[in-house]
Amino acid sequence: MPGGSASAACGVMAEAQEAAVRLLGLLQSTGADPAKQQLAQQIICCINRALDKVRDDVGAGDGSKGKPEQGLAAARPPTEYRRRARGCGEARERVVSSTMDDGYAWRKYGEKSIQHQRHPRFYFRCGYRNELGCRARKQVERMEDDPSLFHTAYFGDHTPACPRADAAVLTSSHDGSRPCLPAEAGEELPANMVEFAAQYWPPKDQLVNSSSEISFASPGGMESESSLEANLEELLHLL
DNA sequence: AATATTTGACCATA
DNA sequence: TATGGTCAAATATT
Repeated sequence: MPGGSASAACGVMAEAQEAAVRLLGLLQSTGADPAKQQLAQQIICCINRALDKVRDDVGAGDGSKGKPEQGLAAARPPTEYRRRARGCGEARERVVSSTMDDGYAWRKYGEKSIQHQRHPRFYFRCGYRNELGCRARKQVERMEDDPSLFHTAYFGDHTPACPRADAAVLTSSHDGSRPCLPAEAGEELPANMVEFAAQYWPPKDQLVNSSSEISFASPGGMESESSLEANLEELLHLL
């Protein structure tokens, strides 16, 4: 059955993707030739596309979930839904802030009114999901007691290559459409970025919270996602 | 024109 | 079945 080998391929490709992302991060942090950075980005992009294809095949492997189609006009094309499970992980970090803007380029993909809550919840994903395969998402809602404050829950990590939106003011991209990476890492990064960068560059930093924000780690365990990371690290040690 | 947001439908989970 | 997370067509914005 091709399904097994396909999912194995998924794992390998995910590894390749992480490695490529690391490479891009390194190239950027050392201020390497933009052409090289672009090349790394292209590699990431290709791996992502391949990953999507393979995941499609895995998902559609056995036509198990065939929805009972009916003659009604195409209310929706026969898209393969590979939506994530509801409990796809506790929020990695929760932040209360007076602004919804955390500097990253987010793209809103949904809004939902929540039971017993006056204000709707907004759903965002990283604006670089397609380009960099970044899986970071966040949910933002106004706080009940003080609607001028926003409660933001973060899911998944940004890629080291994910630029901050406000960095675009300093370094505009050549193709104009998108902001690009801040030239140096001198300025403060959001806490989640610091955490993530620490995974990639061994010297582990202490968590630094910005002044006006209250942040607290989620109570649940967060060790589940790190297995791939561990594999990669192990691999690097062997080389 | 391309690109981002709005919005109701769709779907998985409890 | 109710709830909430995501998709994607329609719409707005650039």
